[in-house]
Amino acid sequence: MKASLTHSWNVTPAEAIALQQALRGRVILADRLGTVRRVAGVDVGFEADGTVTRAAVAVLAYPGLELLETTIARRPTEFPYVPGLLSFRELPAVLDALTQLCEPPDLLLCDGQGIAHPRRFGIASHLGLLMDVPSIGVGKTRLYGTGVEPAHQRGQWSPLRAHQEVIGAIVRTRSGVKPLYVSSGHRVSLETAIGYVMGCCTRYRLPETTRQAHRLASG
DNA sequence: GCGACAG
DNA sequence: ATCTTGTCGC
Repeated sequence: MKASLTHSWNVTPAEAIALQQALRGRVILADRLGTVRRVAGVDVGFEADGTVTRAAVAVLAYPGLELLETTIARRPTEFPYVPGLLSFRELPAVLDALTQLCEPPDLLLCDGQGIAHPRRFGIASHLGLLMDVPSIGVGKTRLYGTGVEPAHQRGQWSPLRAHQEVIGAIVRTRSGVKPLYVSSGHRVSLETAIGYVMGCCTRYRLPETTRQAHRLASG
């Protein structure tokens, strides 16, 4: 039987860090996914001067990328933005939006990092673990780790490292445009993650999943 | 002690 | 994240 992973969101920053340390060992970095037919993009926006968090999910068909389903959820914002603790601010609303889906997705693409995080437990890892769904972190900027710029051609990438370990990849999703920071969230290897991110990127820097979710979260 | 710091 | 017009480059 699968152990329950639910926990309280009513925590202090110090307690949040302790929770990340307690859960990080459960993250699976090997490929444990089936056929991917439904890819979900997740994004968050804020309303009413930041007092309300709005989460949006856009499910696209894979590999065709047709829009299949969308959900939106609103919750009072209860946790501040603290680098390294983003999931405690955004996931409560995201979970509400995800549970509204008619059918669970086969893969999640999150705004923000997976294991490319100081405690290897970014928002994508946290969400993938809680939902028990394969997940990938897709950040627009770097949070943790070092790496060189990949060649300027679409599809080129370079490793993102921390303490001699490869924790992610700096990926050129579009020629001549600023690269993205991709990392395993849960149940997806880095190589597989890069493949799905590229598979979701057509003519823009960001994956279509993220673009659709962003349109809903802040439109 | 001084920077860095997802969204 | 969010506040916001024009502007440089392909």
